[in-house]
Amino acid sequence: VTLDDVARRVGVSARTVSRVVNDEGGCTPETRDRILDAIAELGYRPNLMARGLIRRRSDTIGLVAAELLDPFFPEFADGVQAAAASIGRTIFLVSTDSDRSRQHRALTSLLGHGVDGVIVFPAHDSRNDLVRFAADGLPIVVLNDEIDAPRIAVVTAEIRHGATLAVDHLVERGRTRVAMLIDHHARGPDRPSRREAGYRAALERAGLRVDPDLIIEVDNSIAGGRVGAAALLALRRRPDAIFAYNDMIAIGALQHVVDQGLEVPDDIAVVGFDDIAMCEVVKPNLTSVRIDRDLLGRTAVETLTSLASADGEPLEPRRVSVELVVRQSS
Amino acid sequence: VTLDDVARRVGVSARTVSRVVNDEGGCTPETRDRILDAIAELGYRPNLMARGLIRRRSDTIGLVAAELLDPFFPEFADGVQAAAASIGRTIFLVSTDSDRSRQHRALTSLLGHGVDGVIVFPAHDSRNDLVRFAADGLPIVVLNDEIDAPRIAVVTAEIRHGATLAVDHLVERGRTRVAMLIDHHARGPDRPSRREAGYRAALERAGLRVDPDLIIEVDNSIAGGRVGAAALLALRRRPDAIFAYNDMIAIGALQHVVDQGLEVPDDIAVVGFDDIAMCEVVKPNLTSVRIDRDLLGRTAVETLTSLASADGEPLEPRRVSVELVVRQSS
DNA sequence: CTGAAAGCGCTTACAG
DNA sequence: CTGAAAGCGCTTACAG
Repeated sequence: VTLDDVARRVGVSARTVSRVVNDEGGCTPETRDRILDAIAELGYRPNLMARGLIRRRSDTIGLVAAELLDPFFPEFADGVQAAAASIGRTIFLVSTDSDRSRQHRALTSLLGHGVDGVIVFPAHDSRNDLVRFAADGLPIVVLNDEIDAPRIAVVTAEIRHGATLAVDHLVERGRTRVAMLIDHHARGPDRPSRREAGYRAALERAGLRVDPDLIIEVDNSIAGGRVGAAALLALRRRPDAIFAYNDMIAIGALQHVVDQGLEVPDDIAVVGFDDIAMCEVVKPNLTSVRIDRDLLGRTAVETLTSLASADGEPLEPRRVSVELVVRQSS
Repeated sequence: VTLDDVARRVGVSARTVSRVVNDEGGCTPETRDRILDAIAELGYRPNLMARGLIRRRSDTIGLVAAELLDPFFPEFADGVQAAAASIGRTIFLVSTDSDRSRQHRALTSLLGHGVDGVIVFPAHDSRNDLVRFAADGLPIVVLNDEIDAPRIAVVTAEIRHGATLAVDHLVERGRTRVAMLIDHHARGPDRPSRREAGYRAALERAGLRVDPDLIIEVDNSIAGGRVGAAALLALRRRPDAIFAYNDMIAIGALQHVVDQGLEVPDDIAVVGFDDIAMCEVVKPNLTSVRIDRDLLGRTAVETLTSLASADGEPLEPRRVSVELVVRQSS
C-alpha cells in the first residue's frame, strides 16, 4: 500500500498525502483528517527507501564498534540509542573486530544506506581510511582517538586526566612504587596511550621516578591482568600499587595478588579504569576511574548532529569529564 | 557518482555496469575489467536505497532489544552481528525498554527500511502486535517467548530444562529446602516462567514439597537479590539453597548471605542462571546454568533466513541447549 | 554479450 | 490549499 493508494482512496493527489504524512501543514484540517483515516484504515507505512533516495539521507546513524564484547560498550550503545531515538534516528550497528578492511566495508555499506553520519571506534591503523571517507562527505565522530581532519569530530573522555587522578590518589596514600599494566594493543607509536601519559605526568609531578620495569604490557583481559601482576610480584623490588589500563586487567591483577596471600590495599593497592559494574562485585571492591559511558554516547550523537550541519567547519573535540571512585582496593 | 557516471566513463550502458556490480556474469572479462577500473577510479559506491526500493528489501536485519544493558545482551548481539555479516546483512539496532508502543514504532520504521526480518525480545504484552506485523508480511524471530503464529519463529534456550538441572544438582548435594528468587516481571499470567516450572518439576520429582514461602519475587538486579535473600534468611525455617532467576539476582543473594556471616555453600548454596562473566569474579564463584548466547544469536539469524524463505510455512521452535556449570557456590 | 525503456515509491520545485 | 510533472539511482523484464 503506497502513497498513491491512499491518495486514490481519499480522492486527492499523492502530493497532498505526502504533505500530511510529513506534517508540512498547508492543508485543511478536514482533508487532513480524511487522509489520516485512510492511512490508518489501509495500514499505510511510508517506504523509507524511496524517501531516502530523494532526500539523500535515511535518518539513520551508523555505530561502528571495534568490539561489542568490550564491557565498555553496552552503556555507550544505550546512550547512543537513546539520543538517536529522541531525534528520530535509527541506528545501524556494525562490529569490525578492529579490522581495517572490515571497517572499510562497513563504512561503504553505511554510506550506501544513506546514514547521516557514523560514530566510530576506529580499527587499528585506519586513520587514513577514515579521513578519506570524511573527505567523501561522510560525517564521522571518532571515539578514543584524536584525528584532526575536516568532517571528523572527536568525542572522548578525559582519559589522561583520569589517569592522573588515579595516580595522584595512590601517591596521596603514600605509594611510591606505582606500577602500570597496559593493554599492549593500546601502545603503538601512532597511538600513544593517554592513560600512560597521565600516569607518567602524575609520577613526575610527585617527584617520583618512572621505573620502566614497572610498566608492563599485557593482554586486555582478566587473564592478562593476572599474568601482569605475577610479573610484577616477581620483581626484586615489587610495587606497592598497580594502576591498570582498564577494570578487566585490574580485576585479574587484584585476583592474583589476593591469591598470593597479599593484602589489598595494605601490601598492594589496585586501581582500574572505566568503572564497570564488576568493580562493586569483586572483593575487595575495586577503585576505578568512572567514565559516564551513557553520556559519552549521547554526546557522540549530539556531536554528529552538529557535524552534519556544520558543513565542513571543524568542531572542537568534546571531552566528557571523569571521576575517581575510591573503593576498598586502594 | 552513479551507475550512469561509470557507464559513461567506460562507454557502456548502465545495465552492463549493474551486471558487473552484482556479479551476474554474462560479460566479457575485458569489459568487466574496464568497468571495475572505472568503479575504483571514480570511487563509485552503489546507492543501497535505490537498490532496495526496487528489490523491496535492503539486505538488513532488525534487532529489537528490550534492554541493551541486560548482561545477556552483548554476546547475543555479537552472535547476531557475526552471523549477519557472514551473509552480507547489516543490522539495525533498536531498544524498546520493553515498551509496547516503542516496539510498535520500531517495527514500523524497520519495515519501512525494508528489513528482511526482525529478531525481537518482545516488549511486555506485545504478542498481538507482533502477530499483526507478521501477518503484514514481516518475518519475526522471537526470543524468550513462545508465540505460535504464521511468519513468527521461536528461538530459545532450554530454559526449563536448565532450571531442572540446577535444582537436581542442589538436591543431589542433599539440599531439601531449595528457595527460588524470581524476577517479578517474569511472572505474569500470560507469561509463565519456564525457570519456575522447571524448579517446581524438579522438586516434585525428587519428592520434595514446593513451599510457597520459599518462592520470592524480587527486582531484577543485584539489589533485588540482596533483598530477596534477606527475606529468606528471616524465615523461621530458612532454606539451605537458593536458585535465582538469573546471575545478577544470584550475586546479590550470595553477597547478602556471605555478609551475614553464613558459609556458602555449606550453610546455603546458591545457583544462578545465564553464566555471565561475573560468575567467575564473585567470591565464592557462582554456579550457574550456561546459555551459549553467541550461538543463540547465530541461531536467531539462521532461523530468520529460513523463515524469510519459508513463505509462511510454520517453523519448529529452535532450542539451544544449556549446561550446568558447577562452581564454588554449590 | 549488450542496451533502451519502464518503473520502484516517494519528494521537490513549480504552477495554479 | 491543492495538483501535474519530473526525477532520485538503481534493477527488471525484454529485445537484439
